[in-house]
Amino acid sequence: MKVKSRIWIEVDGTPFLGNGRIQLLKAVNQTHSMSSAAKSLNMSYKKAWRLLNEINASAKEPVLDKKIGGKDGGGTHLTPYGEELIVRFENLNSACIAFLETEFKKW
Amino acid sequence: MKVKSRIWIEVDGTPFLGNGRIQLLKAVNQTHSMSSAAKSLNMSYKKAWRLLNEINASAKEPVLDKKIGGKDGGGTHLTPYGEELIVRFENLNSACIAFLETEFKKW
DNA sequence: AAACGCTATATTTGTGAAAACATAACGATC
DNA sequence: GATCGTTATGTTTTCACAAATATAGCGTTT
Repeated sequence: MKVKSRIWIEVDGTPFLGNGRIQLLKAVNQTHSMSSAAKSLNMSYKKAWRLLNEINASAKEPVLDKKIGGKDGGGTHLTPYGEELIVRFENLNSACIAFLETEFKKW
Repeated sequence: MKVKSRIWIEVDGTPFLGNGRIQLLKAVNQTHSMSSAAKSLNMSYKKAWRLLNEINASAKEPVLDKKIGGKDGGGTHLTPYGEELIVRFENLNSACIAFLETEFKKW
């Protein structure tokens, strides 16, 4: 018997960050490309593009630094704010899991 | 910007209790009938039946007291253990929400 | 100006879970 | 033994959402 949880953050009632989106941001951070990030997660480029767009639209500061065209066709980097979001989310999630496991022992 | 969460409990890796199942148990507790409970939640009887069966299969003690046939065709009641599960789950969930909201202020 | 790899987006196609439908079984009551 | 409302399941149909497909646009480099 185990307690499980999932957390996410909403902005104006629409999804902003959840586990899947965080994984995607991390992949972008490693590959410096939306398309490569999608591929590394076995996700369609279209889905990754949609998710990243939604994140960017909800964020108060830019999360992504995109370049279209150019030497290698372009590429995408995370802004410092974007990297910060990853850390914050993962910390909050870890804290939640730890809390729940402690509480669950009282069952 | 708001943090949201969902918790559930698994037994041997399969879902045991989540928010939907708790709502269903509460409805059974009020209506004393699986079919009435399903109807009150706008859920098909078949789905309610499946969920309740899964709960019963995973639980270590009986959760439901079913009667087939008889005067009014039968009916279903929660055992004291079943009622206890509702309270425990809702307490855990409330505690989780409170914890997350406190933590989220540190963002 | 051609090429390249990326972002950008519309359109079509697949798919798996949920809902709808149908029917059987049960047993106290009358 | 006929009836009734419930539990118990199999079968079929729908449908929302994901995936696949297609294509355009971009700008630096050569």
